[in-house]
Amino acid sequence: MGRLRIQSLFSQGQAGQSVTVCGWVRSKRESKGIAFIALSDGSTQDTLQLVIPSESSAFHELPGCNTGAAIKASGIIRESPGKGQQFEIEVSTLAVMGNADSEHYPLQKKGHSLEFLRDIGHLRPRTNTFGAVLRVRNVLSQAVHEFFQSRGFIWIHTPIITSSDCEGAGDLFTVTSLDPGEIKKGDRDTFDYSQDFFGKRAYLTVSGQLEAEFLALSMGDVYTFGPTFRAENSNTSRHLSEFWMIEPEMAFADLNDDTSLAEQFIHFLCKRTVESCPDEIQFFEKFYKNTSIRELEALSEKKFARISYTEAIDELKKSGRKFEFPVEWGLDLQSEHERYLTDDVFQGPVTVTDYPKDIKAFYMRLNDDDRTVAAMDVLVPKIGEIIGGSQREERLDVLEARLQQAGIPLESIDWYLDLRRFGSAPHAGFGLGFERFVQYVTGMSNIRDVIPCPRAPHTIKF
RNA sequence: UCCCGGGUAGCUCAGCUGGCAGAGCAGGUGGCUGUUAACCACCCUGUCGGGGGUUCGAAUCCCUCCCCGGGAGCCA
Repeated sequence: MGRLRIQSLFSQGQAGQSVTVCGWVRSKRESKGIAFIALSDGSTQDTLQLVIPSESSAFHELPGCNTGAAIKASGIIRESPGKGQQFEIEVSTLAVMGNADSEHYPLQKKGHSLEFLRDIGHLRPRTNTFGAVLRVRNVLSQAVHEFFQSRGFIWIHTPIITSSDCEGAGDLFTVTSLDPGEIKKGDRDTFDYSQDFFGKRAYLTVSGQLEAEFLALSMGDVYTFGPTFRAENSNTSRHLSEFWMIEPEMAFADLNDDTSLAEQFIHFLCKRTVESCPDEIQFFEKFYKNTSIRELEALSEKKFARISYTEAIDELKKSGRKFEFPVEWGLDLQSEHERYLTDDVFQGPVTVTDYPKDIKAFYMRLNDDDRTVAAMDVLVPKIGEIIGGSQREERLDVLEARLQQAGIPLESIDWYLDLRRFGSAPHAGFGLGFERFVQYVTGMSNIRDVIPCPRAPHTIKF
């Protein structure tokens, strides 16, 4: 159709140039002698102002140009005499491609609540909020690859359907080709899956980590970036049943290397956002006030505070604060504790390391004190845990002992132990919840608003 | 899953201790020569979430179910 994207028009267009643009009407303002249309095509935060003088034949098409209508307009780029935009189009021809009956089109030229927009998931990308979110999401996705590729990491694809259930990362979605009636309710754990498609019980992955480990122990530095599934009945503003996770895994690396990588990674992503999405961030700053360019710029450089779990407990104890949950060495940090550390003590991201072994997964490397493991969580204000990582246990005997303590049969994970039998090496990695990061950068308070089609309990319509 | 708070017009919400269902915005019509979520005037809009109960009478009180939001837990 030879259309020019609005983004290209604003970045490369010149006054006097004759162009054709297509998009969806955001608003229309008419008077007797002149009409204006704010047009959006998803390519940029700004709308394009179409100017239709009454003497133009295009003026007759205006009745069809309601909010939401898809239209095509041709005309000349002009320097705009009005405030609010550099360029506008003086329209000569206008065609309505798809009308949007204004009595029934749900999006109005006024603000809508995010809750309402969640009910019209198929139309909400047409709002400036979701357009901004999706463009930031795109830039961040690309930046993830840029970061790792520029450091020599190899992008690997770990399976979505897996048989490993021993990570203990909560409830899993079972994958089966059997008739639902064949596995009776309550029988799922004892059912004989040998007749099932894979001949074994299969799940949607909760993490690509175990597979990433064997790929790191052959390829060196690797990362995954793919969907992850959790069947937990979590109803919060920061949990999804289907989300995207980034999991780097490095051979010949320790916890220190891991925390440095995590910090550099977040720095890089913040920097890219500021560079590539200034308009979007400004928009969030103005309308939601939970983020700002200045904050992100600071985050792209600022060293993260780093404390051990033991120090964190001390910090919480001496705070004199009344917490709802007890603060005691050996108990996990609760949301309120994490929030105190990020919002009050450090006022920024904090990396907490070396947690008690009993509250962390079996694969985390046991420290010399024999009571903590080489784990690290990156906590950020408002959202909490955004990264969870560790140095992995590379010593066969220690790992076997940990598995036994956790009650995981060794033979169920024999291949994982093989990695410690043959050419074992220190290695470390972490997982970053992509949507949580998009939340963090955009300041969107609900995770369901940073993914086009959120999956959560009872939420799968779109 | 637990604890709170909600569900009233297309949207956001008011409707106090039971007594004729309202406002703003959106939409429609008309007006206006440059507007920026335009402005001005007029007009339209209802299964008060579903079911049951109390009552002469229920949006309002009680029971129950469903859904949504916030917080918590699980985690990324």
